[in-house]
Amino acid sequence: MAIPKSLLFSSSAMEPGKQRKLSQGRKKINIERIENTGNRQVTFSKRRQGLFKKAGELTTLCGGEIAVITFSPGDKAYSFGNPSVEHVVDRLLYPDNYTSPMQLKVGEDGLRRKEQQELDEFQRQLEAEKRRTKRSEQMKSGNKFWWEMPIESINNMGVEELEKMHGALKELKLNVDKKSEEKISLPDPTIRNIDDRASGEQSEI
Amino acid sequence: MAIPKSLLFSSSAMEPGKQRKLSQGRKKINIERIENTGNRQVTFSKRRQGLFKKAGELTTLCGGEIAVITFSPGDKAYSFGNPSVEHVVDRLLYPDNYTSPMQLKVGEDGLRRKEQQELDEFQRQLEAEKRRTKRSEQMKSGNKFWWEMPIESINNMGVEELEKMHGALKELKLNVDKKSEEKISLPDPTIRNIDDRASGEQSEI
DNA sequence: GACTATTTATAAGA
DNA sequence: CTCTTATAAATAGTA
Repeated sequence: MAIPKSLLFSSSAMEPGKQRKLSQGRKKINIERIENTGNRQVTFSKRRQGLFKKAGELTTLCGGEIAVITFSPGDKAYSFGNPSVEHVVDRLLYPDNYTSPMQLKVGEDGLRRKEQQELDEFQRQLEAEKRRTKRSEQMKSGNKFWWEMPIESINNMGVEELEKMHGALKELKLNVDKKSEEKISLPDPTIRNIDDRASGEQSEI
Repeated sequence: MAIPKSLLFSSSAMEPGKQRKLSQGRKKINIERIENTGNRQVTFSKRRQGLFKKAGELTTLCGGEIAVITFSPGDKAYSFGNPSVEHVVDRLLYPDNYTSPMQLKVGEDGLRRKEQQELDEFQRQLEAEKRRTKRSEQMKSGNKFWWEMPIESINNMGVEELEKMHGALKELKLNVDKKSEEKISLPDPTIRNIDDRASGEQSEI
């Protein structure tokens, strides 16, 4: 694999007097945590760039879609996506949206398809993840929006309030779908077309 | 960069009689779509493996977290994650869960922080994505669960039904959080700890 | 899956 | 960050 050192001295045939060997070149490193902080961050930057480049090459060469999401050692988010991170994550979360309707029928035995079960499993994990890391309760001071109200308070709402809530929900296009999962969209769900940029860096290291 | 060919004949010092140069070795390729289908799939496999390996090395060397999600030219999903795809996607979707509460205060001017706005933007895009690819309406035959009901029908529910819905919501721990976004969990949200496997291949090409 | 010549990525240093 | 250099690692084409 490595070229024997004895063969590499051809460079010594360069003009004499010039200092050669300005660096020792790349050294082999073991794949284990880099303890030096500066070095670790430099390596993260370089390798993240390389990784994103490879990800882009993969889709250019082969088609398909890809999303790479990473949090640096300094906890900053970086992402790369083709056609976009949103698209790929959406496809992972809601595969039915990207599956032929013909394939979606529930079997006569009432059992759901394997893919559906896998989706459920993924979402269960996301739920578990969220529950495990929840710090939601103690974080916010006052409720500013109706969707921040605890469920209990819905019970106390009058018909008029419920009407308003209904209207808001409708406006927000809330519609829990067949996948047992849905999100509540934002108050001003400005639709923005996903542009064709392939990568978005969200911050520095 | 390349070692001059003249230096590489050391291998010819091997046992004579053995045929050398069994292949011409790697050729340079342009980064453009590979038209040959078989070749394209082989390249996808090789490069996906390489990419996942690099992703793993990045976290091992530098710490941090990563998720790589890709759909092959044959539309099969592959993913790699450390500590897990779910964790990283969750963190992207709900950064507040991973942010120190101290940092979460809304400024006195009422403006939300940059990070919050970026989150909103990401979720808007996810929403747009979902709307754009919606095939939900025509896909399902009969509504089997209450959460599949159109919003309109909530208006027609009696108090008793609303009570039931409330209880169900509560049981499901539905609690729209301060990020203007939430999910409705599954009927049987079995909590499964995320194991320490770093990659999961979900299917073949 | 394996091989190997070659290209590409990158660790260290300036 | 950027640039260079020497070297390690990935991989295109092949059998």
